[in-house]
Formats: sequence, C-alpha cells, structure tokens
Amino acid sequence: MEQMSSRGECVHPLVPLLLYSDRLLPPSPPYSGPIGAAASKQADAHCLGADTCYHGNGINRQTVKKPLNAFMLFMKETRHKVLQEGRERESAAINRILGRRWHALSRSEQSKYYDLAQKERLLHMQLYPGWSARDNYGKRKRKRSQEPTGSSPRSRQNSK
DNA sequence: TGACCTTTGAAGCCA
DNA sequence: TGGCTTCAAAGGTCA
Repeated sequence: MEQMSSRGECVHPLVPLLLYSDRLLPPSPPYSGPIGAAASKQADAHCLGADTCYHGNGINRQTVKKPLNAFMLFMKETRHKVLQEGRERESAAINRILGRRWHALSRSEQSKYYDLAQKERLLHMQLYPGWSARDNYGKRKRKRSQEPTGSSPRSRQNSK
C-alpha cells in the first residue's frame, strides 16, 4: 500500500524509514506502511500514484519533497500528543505550542532530532542525486506580493 | 478549491 | 558572507 498523506500526496519515503528505525513514531497512520524495505524500493513504490516522480537520473523529479528538518521531525513525533491533550485543533495553534516545546527541549533532546535530520538529508542525497530544493520552488502560489514590505511571511518570521 | 496560518530549519539566490 | 525567500508538515479556517 502506498503511503499517502491526508492531502493525497506521497508521504516522504525517508520518514518512515528513519523514524521507525529509531522507534520515534508509533506504528499508527499515516506511517503505517512497510518498514525496513530498501529505500530505493520505497521511493519507487511511493511514486506509483504520483503524476511524476524522481528516479535518480534527473528525470521526473517533481514530486520529490524536501527532507524534513529537525523541527519537522519533532513536530511529526509530538503533534499527536498535543492533539490527544485536546487543547488545540488548528495546526497553526498546535505548531505554536510545538515551537515552544522545541525551545524547552534540552540540547541533547534536540540533538537527537538534528542527527535524525542529518541522516534524512544524507539518505535523500543518495536516493535523489542531483535533486535540488530549487526544483520545488514556485509549486506553492503565494498571494502576499500585494502587502507592504515587511509583512511577508518570512519577514514576519525573521523578526524573531 | 486552494491559499492562509504558524512553527523551525535547510537550501538557494542575490548583492 | 549576510540577508532574504521558499519549502517542508499539518489541518482548520476562510474567501
């Protein structure tokens, strides 16, 4: 079975591989797919339902997502806990909580996720040599160009 | 239906 | 090299 997100997108093949290998995630959806299969095999399998996919030779790289960074990995692991607490339902609010929890983590706790993210990046490089984050630029259409300078999403984030 | 919100980090581009 | 921009996940909300 392919691993699909709630939006019908392919779930990144590296996430279950690495996260399950470190037992960071419970075996619950959406990561209930097969564990331990060869990465390239999964990469191919996860492409079956996609419009196009990347096969490592520079062809069809449209659906290859960026590898998750440390915070994203932390989010995936911790998000369901926040949901279970029932305090928030909206992702924006949940992510604010997760951001505070991330800062509350000790360095050793955070380094666990940094290491995992580094493994993801390395494996991503091996699976998709030549892939660039630039490939996915422009896939989302932002509508914020009309706003005055300093109010773009990033300028907001940079003001931290 | 699809952009927005919200977070942090990685990566790419430009001056 | 530093600063800015975009994307990665997630799902409720809103136009």
